[in-house]
Amino acid sequence: MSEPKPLTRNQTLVLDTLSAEHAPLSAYDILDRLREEGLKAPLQVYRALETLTERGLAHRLESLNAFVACAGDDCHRSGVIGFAICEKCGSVAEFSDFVLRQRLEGWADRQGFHPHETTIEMRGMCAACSVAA
Amino acid sequence: MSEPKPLTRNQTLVLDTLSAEHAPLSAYDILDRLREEGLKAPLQVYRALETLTERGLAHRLESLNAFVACAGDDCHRSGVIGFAICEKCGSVAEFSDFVLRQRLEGWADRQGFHPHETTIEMRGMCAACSVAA
DNA sequence: ACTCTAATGTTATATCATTACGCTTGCTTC
DNA sequence: GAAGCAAGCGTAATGATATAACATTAGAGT
Repeated sequence: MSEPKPLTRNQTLVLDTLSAEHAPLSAYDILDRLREEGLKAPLQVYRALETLTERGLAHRLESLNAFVACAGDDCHRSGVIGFAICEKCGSVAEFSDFVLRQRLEGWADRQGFHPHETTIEMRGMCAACSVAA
Repeated sequence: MSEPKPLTRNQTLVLDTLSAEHAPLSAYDILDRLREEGLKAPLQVYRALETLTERGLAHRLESLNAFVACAGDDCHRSGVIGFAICEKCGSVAEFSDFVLRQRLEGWADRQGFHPHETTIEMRGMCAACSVAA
């Protein structure tokens, strides 16, 4: 274990943008917010996102084609993460459940399937929005 | 309960195309295969896919932005379906697990979250490809 | 200094999905 | 049967998401 590598300028800009938002952002949303910082092309954002997601500092929401900052400090440790995405307010809750993970791995083992990346996303209505409705 | 509504021509074409393939197809892949049948625009495919997925005859793989025909006859009955997608050969296995479902619903209940649509996708290497490697 | 790796900047392009609009078809309700 | 309605269809245009290709730069290690 050595020092964690510091983030580069673009990576920091992108992560800060995600952290400041309470909802998922698409790569293009992020780009728009960072034009005044000098970013010009989608690729600059996608590249930063790639690094951030690899390091567990951000997550990609497959069903939204969008990204969020990691909610906990230790996402890189927990193997499988689930997301509950509110379709009304856009809030995203992150969860990690051992039984869930075990169950998926159990199935995979029995099938001889070797999972590399797992996506669990529930879309629906969060508690606050359910009350409001 | 009345007779199940018959599929329209476009819906049938799209479903047949998906069924004939052993891997996920994007909407544009499908369109390409159906040009000689007279389909010309993406929307014709997307509209058919919308109906097919609503009726549980096809599934959308969020992490691939692609579609597959439903593997079982009863997908519309099982609430939550998981997919294991081989990144090497493209094969897709469908599974449905009661404990998994229970676990997700349990979490949702405790949070007051009302799930509407749930996505579970594992990407990795299938048994056959693992052996070959 | 040399080399290796990661990240960068830029342009162009590929891929995925929807909006808008008007027409046709098959009900069903009077 | 005419009026109204909902679902589906056809077409063109556009919007949104993502990557390819290529040249360059910055830093770490030797």
